[in-house]
Amino acid sequence: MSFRGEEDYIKQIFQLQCDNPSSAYVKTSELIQLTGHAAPSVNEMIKRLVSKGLLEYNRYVGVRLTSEGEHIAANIIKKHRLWETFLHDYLNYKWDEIHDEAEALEHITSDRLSEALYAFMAHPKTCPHGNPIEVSIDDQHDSEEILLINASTHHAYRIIRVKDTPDVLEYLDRIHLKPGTTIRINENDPFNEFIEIKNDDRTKTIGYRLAKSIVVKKLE
Amino acid sequence: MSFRGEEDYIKQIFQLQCDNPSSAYVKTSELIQLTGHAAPSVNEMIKRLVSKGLLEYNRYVGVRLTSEGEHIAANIIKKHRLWETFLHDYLNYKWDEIHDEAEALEHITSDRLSEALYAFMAHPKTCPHGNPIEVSIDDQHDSEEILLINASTHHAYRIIRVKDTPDVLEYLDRIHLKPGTTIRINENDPFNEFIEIKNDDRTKTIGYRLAKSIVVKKLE
DNA sequence: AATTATGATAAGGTTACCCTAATAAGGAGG
DNA sequence: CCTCCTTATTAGGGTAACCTTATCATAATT
Ligand SMILES: [Mn+2]
Ligand SMILES: [Mn+2]
Ligand SMILES: [Mn+2]
Ligand SMILES: [Mn+2]
Repeated sequence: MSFRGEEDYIKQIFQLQCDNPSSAYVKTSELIQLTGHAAPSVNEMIKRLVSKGLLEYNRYVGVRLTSEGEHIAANIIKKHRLWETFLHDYLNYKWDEIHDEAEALEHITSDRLSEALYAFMAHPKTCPHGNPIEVSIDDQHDSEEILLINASTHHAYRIIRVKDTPDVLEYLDRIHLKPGTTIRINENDPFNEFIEIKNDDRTKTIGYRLAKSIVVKKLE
Repeated sequence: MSFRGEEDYIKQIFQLQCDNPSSAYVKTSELIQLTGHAAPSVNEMIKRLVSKGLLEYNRYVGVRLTSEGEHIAANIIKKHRLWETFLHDYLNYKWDEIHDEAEALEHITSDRLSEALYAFMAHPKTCPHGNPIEVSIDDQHDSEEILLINASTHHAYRIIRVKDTPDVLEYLDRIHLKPGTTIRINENDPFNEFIEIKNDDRTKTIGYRLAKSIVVKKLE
């Protein structure tokens, strides 16, 4: 049986592995940071997951999901994003209000329910934040997709997905940027750490902190 | 904060109070029976709920919900039945498959989500088993509604609701009886403990065990 | 090589639920 | 009043997750 706590750890590890596919290992400190739990709690959980065969662990190096762990992670993430989509598209939730509900629903969703929801919504491709419903650790990196922070001046891009933290989402909502939106880079100023973009004939300035939360893809 | 275990106990106590409005108190033994937990577990939970002000307890007499306890119970039951309705009406679950999923979903459903679901389904009156979505301990007893076991020969009745245990539901499904169905009593034989009914021009025999799980209301 | 920073773990505590086995309290009948 | 049975409760234990505090082990810096 999988418990809520376990599943959240597995999910976080998966996300960290995806974010940084170069280094195969996720460091304990990253997990402490991301989960907000104390070091001994994280350590204890790592041992639990190792003993269940969901995790490999080398001390002072880090952890990595086993293929079973990966499978569980992808399954939960799918459930998470299905609920986000349902709440947003059918129950009129705003896109910054869906993550927390999904965070709880994902754990008590049977595979049966997951499939039924998926079919009910006619197999959506992505959640409202632009993240794919069906995930796999391998086919993660479409090399065309880059962080907005790395976009080049005078080129056009489409927003693919955005980081799903409430502050980011609320702000993006206010300035009318979302997955699918087309933008043009007027200027990328690494020294002053901002990017000036144009969309809807309006010019907007995006700081680097926010620009790291937006994934875009060059057009044509 | 309310936890899953607590909420299930509160709900069960509420149901027992409704089933038997004459005696105001629910005995510990009834709870042991219904929950399937060991006596000390039930005893411990009773004390927890008392200390939270959700329950009154007189030893060797039984327990009774406080008004706050009743309120919580009604709220969870509403969520339970909303999910049952959603699973049945929108996700094509059969009516004997919805209870267990709802049993888990009810606990992680915020009031916000509950209201959104309720509105999405256009404020249904009852769950697929015929139980009201909006519950209150007082307005429970429509005196016109009786158990099928007490129905009189040669009269017509409408099925109002049925007990939501999988075996009962599966059987009723096979013989095409559900809330809303109109039946006529050909014979009620207390000695042999069966009732012969007619619906859809077909005659069916219902044993008293099953007849206790069906609530009906006399027509005109 | 010595110091400092970081990372890992041990020890002990908490809360929500669950359990078994043993004991105590009430009520009915002799 | 005492015995028997039902019912209630105590005592003691377990697991999943969390915590704090203190003490290791290793890596990095000086
Ligand atoms: Mn999310
Ligand atoms: Mn979660
Ligand atoms: Mn039910
Ligand atoms: Mn439940």
